Amino acid sequence: MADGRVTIVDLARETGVSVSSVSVALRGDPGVSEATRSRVLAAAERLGYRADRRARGLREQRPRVIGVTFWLHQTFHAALVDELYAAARPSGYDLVLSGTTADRPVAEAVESLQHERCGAMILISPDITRNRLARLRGHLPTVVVGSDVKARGVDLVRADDDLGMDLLVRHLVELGHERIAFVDGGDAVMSGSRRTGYERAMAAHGLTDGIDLVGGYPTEDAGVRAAHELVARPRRRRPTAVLMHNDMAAVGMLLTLRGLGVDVPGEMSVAGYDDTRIAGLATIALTTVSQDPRTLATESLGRAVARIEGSAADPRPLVVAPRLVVRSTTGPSPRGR
Amino acid sequence: MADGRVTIVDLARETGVSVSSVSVALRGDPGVSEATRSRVLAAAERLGYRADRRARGLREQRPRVIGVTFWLHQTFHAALVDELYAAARPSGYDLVLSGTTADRPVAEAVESLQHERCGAMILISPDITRNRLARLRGHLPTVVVGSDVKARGVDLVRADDDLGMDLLVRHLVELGHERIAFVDGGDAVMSGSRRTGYERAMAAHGLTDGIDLVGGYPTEDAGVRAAHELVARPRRRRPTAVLMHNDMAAVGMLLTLRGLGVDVPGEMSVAGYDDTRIAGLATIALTTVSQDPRTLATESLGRAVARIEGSAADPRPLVVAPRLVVRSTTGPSPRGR
DNA sequence: TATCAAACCTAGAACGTTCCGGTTAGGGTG
DNA sequence: CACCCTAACCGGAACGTTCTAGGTTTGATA
Repeated sequence: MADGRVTIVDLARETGVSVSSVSVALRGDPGVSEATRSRVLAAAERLGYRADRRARGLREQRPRVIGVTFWLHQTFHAALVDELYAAARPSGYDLVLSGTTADRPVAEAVESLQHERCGAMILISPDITRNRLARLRGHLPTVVVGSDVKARGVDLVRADDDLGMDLLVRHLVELGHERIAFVDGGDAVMSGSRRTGYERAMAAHGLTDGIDLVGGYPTEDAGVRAAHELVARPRRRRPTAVLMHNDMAAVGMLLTLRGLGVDVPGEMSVAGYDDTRIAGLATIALTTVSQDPRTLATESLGRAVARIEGSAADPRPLVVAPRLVVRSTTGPSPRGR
Repeated sequence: MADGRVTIVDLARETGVSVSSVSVALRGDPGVSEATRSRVLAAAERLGYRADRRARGLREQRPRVIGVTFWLHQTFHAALVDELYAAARPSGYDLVLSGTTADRPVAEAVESLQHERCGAMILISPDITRNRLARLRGHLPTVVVGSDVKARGVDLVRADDDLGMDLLVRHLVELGHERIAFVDGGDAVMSGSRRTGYERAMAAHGLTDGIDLVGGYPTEDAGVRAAHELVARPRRRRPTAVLMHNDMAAVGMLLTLRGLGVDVPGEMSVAGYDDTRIAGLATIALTTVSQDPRTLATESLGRAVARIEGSAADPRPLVVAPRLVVRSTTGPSPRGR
């Protein structure tokens, strides 16, 4: 071919066999002799043939591609995508990624995937209204992972934020804390469920009076700000422990407290959420909650595949239990001593 | 349609015009009256039509898609992809992402993009041998960004590491430093060029004797380790400043030094590379070098587009000048006082 | 020798789109 | 009236694959 594209026709010409047989041989289907199959494979190798996925998808009845949207700058999303790739490999489906950024909203990412004609889509913590989600679901099987948006017919796979928050609060209560603040994620996607999870957990431990909600957002800056805010308070109104919406914000909080001379965890305990890589770093050693990205990924991929292959079951949300990861930013309450 | 897929044929039936006219109308080409165009567009809107990119790509002579490989867990790569999306928008080309992880090597990511039949690919700091790259280039126009792998016919867009390292060394020299160590990136992609950049810069400032190379790798841990190593040295063999392969490693170094009671920058200055988001964080405030991801992105996309549109010009590497970003982890040398 | 089945192979339609080469209708021009 | 022009539209081939329905061997069996 003049333009370098090698097609199945070239292989047919090369091996002196029909196009259909080449197709059969390449896919490993029965119906062709071992001799011709190996000749075809050899030719494919020699010419550097790559099947055209577009043509294949066009012809095949069932789609073999699953679309994934994720926020490019969220480390936890990257971890999930990583696990999704691993989960997709044995499933026979390909993944098509569509990233989300400040000026590329979920709607645009989704639109792009629709043009790709994937058979289903997995949205990672999408910032999307229930309405849009429902409309989307009308066109395509949709799995939302790590979010609490609910819409008819949409599969939902998420970690149990109530439980996660309860694990953290319980852990701190056992260490003698009573005034446990929470810096929330503002209008970020998981913000609401973590906030209510915090409130419920506090109530469940009889600490309704200790509830101390501080406004934030899901990045490091929020932690920096909130730290200054807490330290500026009179000592008796200062919490002895502070939970953060995610690890990024927790890192901001932790470093700022250290910088201001506040002993962590001696004077104040700090905990994050997500167990991202930085939390495990020796000098950070952040107590946090792991959302089990592997399970989240395999389950959401499984659901997407099931939908494509025709499961009509009414979707029930899957709630995955998170796991407390205790490191060294939490310790006994200074009050308790 | 039974399976919910809306095609151009449905629109033709709906509006009572031919398929070809619908196609023309949708693309906004001349050759159809305003009346029918608006009828077609209305029908498309009403039925929720999305053009099938696979079919379009199959038919069109020129590909409209550019593939991008990037390392999922590298924040700097995410920043580049972000800018690539922005650059692609006005160009009329679509981006297809293919992520790289610990068990999904560049080769696999590239293979996946080849099946997609994109017209060109942009590899972000790919961990790939010159041979494989050359072979790939034989099939597809290829742009490598942020790396120093050279191969015939491959466009190369990278930041000038020599200059970047020189900016850092000069900055430190002006602050009175003479013993400036460098913790390298091990076998990471940009490692080599930054290391030699460091050595050249030291030599250029007459500090050949101050060269102090410490083995590392491109993650936070490396910084933690190297910090312990440096602090364990006898005081007179300790550098007064240390450059790190990237920001992640620098953060590990910085936090560990602080944790060990070393005053930064009072006792030791620390600098990173990449100017990722965490470097700008108030409590980190890392001196670093910005690689100008916007320029890197627009230039590499431009090259990819030019190749697709037929430029046969012999590729000359584009070297983008980096910019020193001074924050507060660098200060006067303690020796100089 | 005719028949049958299995094994191997092939022709051609289809997928949803673009694009080339028409055809038609309507309106000037001479 | 014949002629041509243009705007608007249409039919059908093509892109690279899969898939269905069929065709041709081969060799064994009746």
